[in-house]
Amino acid sequence: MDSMTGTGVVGIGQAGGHGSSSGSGSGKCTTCAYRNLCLPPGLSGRQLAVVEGALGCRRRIARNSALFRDGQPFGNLYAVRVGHFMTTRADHRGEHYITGFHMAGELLGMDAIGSGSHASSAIALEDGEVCELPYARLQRLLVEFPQFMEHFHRILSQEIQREQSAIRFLGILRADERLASLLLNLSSRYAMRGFSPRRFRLRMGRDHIARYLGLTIETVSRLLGRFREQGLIAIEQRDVELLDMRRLEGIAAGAAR
Amino acid sequence: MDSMTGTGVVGIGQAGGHGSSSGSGSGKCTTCAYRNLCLPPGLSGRQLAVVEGALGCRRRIARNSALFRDGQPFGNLYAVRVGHFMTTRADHRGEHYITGFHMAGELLGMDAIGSGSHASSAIALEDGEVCELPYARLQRLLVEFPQFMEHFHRILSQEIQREQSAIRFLGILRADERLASLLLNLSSRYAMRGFSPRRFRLRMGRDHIARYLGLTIETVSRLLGRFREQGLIAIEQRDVELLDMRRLEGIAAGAAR
DNA sequence: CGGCTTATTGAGTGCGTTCAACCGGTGTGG
DNA sequence: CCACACCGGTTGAACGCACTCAATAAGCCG
Repeated sequence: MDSMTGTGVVGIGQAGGHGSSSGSGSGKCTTCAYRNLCLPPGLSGRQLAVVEGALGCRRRIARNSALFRDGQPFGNLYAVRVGHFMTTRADHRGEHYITGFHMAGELLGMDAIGSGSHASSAIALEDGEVCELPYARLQRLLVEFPQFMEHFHRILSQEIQREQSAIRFLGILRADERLASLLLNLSSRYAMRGFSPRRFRLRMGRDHIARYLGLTIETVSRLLGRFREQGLIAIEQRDVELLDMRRLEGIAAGAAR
Repeated sequence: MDSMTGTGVVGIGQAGGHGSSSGSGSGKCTTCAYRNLCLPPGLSGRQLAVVEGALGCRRRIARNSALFRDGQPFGNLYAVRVGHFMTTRADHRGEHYITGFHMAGELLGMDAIGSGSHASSAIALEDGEVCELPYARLQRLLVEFPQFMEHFHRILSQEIQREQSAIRFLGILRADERLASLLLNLSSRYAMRGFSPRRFRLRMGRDHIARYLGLTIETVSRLLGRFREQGLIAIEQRDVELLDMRRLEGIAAGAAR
């Protein structure tokens, strides 16, 4: 059920309007609402200080601009602090497809460690802020703190699982099942962050949703309309409310066969 | 172009019949044809000895039996030494879909590190042999040999990239494009291992191919027939020969639009 | 040989696409 | 101020790819 985008990691953020005001005010991990995602639990104060010193450089990203681009050399991982991002990949024709939507507390750039250059681009869906994690320094930290290393392996592994779920998703699910899954997935991820799982705003346009789900804009639009007719959701522009989560889950699981 | 299954890692094995006789005869990493895949290059003799001591336990797996199963607690990673494997995942209904085909020199089980239990099953497509890598011991080794740690991160990262490619694959490619991609992918992976990229045997049945590509058996069968009619391949049972790689690449890239 | 699994081939259906028109909101220039 | 264009989204009609259902063929093994 936690298929699609979204690490399974529990990142309990404080509630609040999920616009561009979450995340910690200071640049410190200590006070960051999402530190459970980046750091292993139970670090000592001294360890935390060392980690902060090595990793804590913030960076602002404007809406529609790129955090990194396909082909750029890999140097940093990034933890999303504020805002939403999407990752896109180009295939051999010019086409871009979307590999995931990412919200605060998630890590970006992990797919580039292996090859040394980014195979995907990360685009900000709204003005946002990330925490830059220089990979070379990170490596040194991992050697120093084995529990941190283990934590990092878990994050990488969960990313693998996440991608595998997305495969099932596009491989065997029907259009309505895909869309229902996406809505429920976003819902559960907002819930993990302390936001309402029932009402939220879609940060991406219909075209992005379509390119993520492997569908066309028209199909997405028609399905949203049908879900509304059926009383499953209320939707106005990009603001959506899940009215009947049970039935949505049924659809995602293939109830209508 | 190296979409789909297959780490981008170059694993240069010696040529030879690719039945169940490759891999090293002894249980030593030193003499293993695929050690470039599991181990970083340039380990000293002493380091190699330590690694071998910690990791070198072999295990035989009979055709159609499981190396590990969905739900089992995670304890080991496995490097394929001999034979072919497939990994399958169950979704919420009973359905199993296939997440990848794996050949000698590839690592299995990485998706389980995060959660502590396997989310997928690994099934032998023929009698095979794996090298068992106890994860706890591996962790200790990584702390001891930072270059090994870095290598391990690269492998995990490449697995993420591999899965992302598979997404594009199922998300936006047509049936013939998917099948052509699979054939070419297998081809290039055999080439990396020193086998013929033109002639090889499909280790999996049509149903497995279909479940991997997100298609039906009938469609796979029809497409193979069409490829043969068009002079792209020769196929008899599971023995396939790629007669026109150029055109196959064109199809995989969406030439026929 | 018969029984079984695996693969091929055919006919008809349906889901999602393609092509196209339309709508509402927003910005821009005359 | 309105006219116009533009962008994002909705809706309609027709097509086509891949699925479903069904029958047949080909290997494999007892």
